[in-house]
Amino acid sequence: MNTKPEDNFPFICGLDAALRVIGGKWKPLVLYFLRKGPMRYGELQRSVRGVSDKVLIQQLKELEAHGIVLRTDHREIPPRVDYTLTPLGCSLADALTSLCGWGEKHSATIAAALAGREKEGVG
Amino acid sequence: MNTKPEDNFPFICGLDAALRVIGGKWKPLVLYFLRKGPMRYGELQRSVRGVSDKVLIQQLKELEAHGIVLRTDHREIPPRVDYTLTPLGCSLADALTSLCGWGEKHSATIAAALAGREKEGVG
DNA sequence: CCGAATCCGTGTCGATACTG
DNA sequence: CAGTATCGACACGGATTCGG
Repeated sequence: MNTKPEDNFPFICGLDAALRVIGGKWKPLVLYFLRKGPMRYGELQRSVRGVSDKVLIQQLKELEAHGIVLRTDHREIPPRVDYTLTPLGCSLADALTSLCGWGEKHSATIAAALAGREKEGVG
Repeated sequence: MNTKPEDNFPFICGLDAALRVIGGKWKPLVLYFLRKGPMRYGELQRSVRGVSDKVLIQQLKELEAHGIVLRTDHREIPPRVDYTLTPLGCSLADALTSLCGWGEKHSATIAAALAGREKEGVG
């Protein structure tokens, strides 16, 4: 078994390592919304529009197992579960902000490209 | 209706928009390696270890259709194809650097978490 | 919040056109 | 036969939909 950090680096690069954590289809969005503060499960599902409850829970569990989010079950009726970013998850969400800014800045271009790239002179 | 940004924003947020472009499993890695300069297809496939030729070509085509990379077929024998980042792709690759840095910084923690999180005192 | 059926993205293998 | 870039059929795993 490998115990040394050098041996525990089966990644191509830092980006590859990060992708192992946010590799899920919706994980980056979860990080993004959780960045503003703790959220209940339902709140999260409504925010990340398009995700199914099954997958959201699944990816939430993975993020929890990877030490990115913290799940708090208040054991109440009706069920009340909060999800919060750990310090590690917070730093990860912070690393996503530049990507978020890029998406905002080029949203029109991206939308045009996704639509079929018929014309790019939208500005 | 001249395609105002508000109309061309079918995204939840900027991060959502960015994910439409780098949504593929290997696209971020492609951006990362292409960031250093033009690369031939074979070079790219050897760099992004783990990706199959079929999927790499597929995602390369999508990136090209989205205006992120530029495909240059030299029409030579043997086949010679170069892939380069467009200015847009270059800015996208730049937005990924913070994520890359995060992965490098926490690579040991990530590796431990992926291994099952048995212990985190690897340092 | 979990399970079964289904669809889509991805991985594996094989095939193609042409040169050395 | 070996190498380069690309595509096709098939199978697996992840993601969505529906049902409990």
